[in-house]
Amino acid sequence: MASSVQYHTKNYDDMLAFLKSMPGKHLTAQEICAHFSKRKKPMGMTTVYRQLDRLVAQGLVQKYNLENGESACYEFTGQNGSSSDPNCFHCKCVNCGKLIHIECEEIKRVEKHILDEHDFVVDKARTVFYGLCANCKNK
Amino acid sequence: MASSVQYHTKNYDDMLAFLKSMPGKHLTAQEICAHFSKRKKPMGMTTVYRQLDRLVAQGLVQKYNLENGESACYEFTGQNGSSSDPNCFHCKCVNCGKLIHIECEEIKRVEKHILDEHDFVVDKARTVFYGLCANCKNK
DNA sequence: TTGCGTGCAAAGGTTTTGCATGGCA
DNA sequence: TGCCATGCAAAACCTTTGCACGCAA
Repeated sequence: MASSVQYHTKNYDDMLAFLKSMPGKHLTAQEICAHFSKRKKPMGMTTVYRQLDRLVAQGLVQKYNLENGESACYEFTGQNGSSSDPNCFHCKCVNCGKLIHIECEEIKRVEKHILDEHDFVVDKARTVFYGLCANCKNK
Repeated sequence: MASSVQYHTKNYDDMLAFLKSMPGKHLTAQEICAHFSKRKKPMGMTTVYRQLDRLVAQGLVQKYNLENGESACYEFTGQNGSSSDPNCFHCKCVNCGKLIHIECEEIKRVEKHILDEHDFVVDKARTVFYGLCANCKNK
């Protein structure tokens, strides 16, 4: 399915380069579009979405669905998808929006537990813990 | 803020009773609206959303934001908010959309671990593990 | 030349808001 | 009687799709 040839375009390069230059940042389609609107030749919203879909399909970019009604966020995650950061989960502060990467044995064990006991394969790249960060919980 | 008096209405009672009668079920605003359209006097979409907002604010109902573009889901969780289901997390299959409740000690420990070691308070109600369910992972 | 990439406009869907009316207290 | 609740329509938003034109190979 979808075996059509993909052309190599300037938009593709620029999009990938931009996302790569913002490691750990979660960008909305709008923010990305705004960035490119400062270029000589802006990138249309439609193209932004289509490029992002492609990058997600290729495993180079991760899509996060945050609060409903808000727009989805995109982040460059690596050359080869999930294998680049095998034990990394994310925590997002619902108050300030801060995103924290966590990587430790405990998390690894939970993943194994959910698989063994609940028969469910967790996709770490898609999973985000929501809550309050150190700063915000003390308010 | 929002200190206005709340009236006690039939819609409020019916909505709460309906959600209570579906424990563990995740219902969209549309499904709820459809249910009440079979009543003598249907409940408008606007009212459904407003009642749900109220119930969420009161802590009786939990709102889940799943995939973007899909509608949010609502679930009755208890008289006193999160304390009724203290160790419950959710797993959503990204393939078939199935939502699984998991509740066990292991999860409880992770929550504590993230708090102790990473200084982050996890909001279980907002957090969803994405991955593949038993059926879909064997394809 | 072929067929994917692009952009505009329009459609699709969910959720919110404005406003006049109805119902609780 | 006062004020919140309701419902209809319309708006606001994010995202997708149709279609004609542009551009890579």
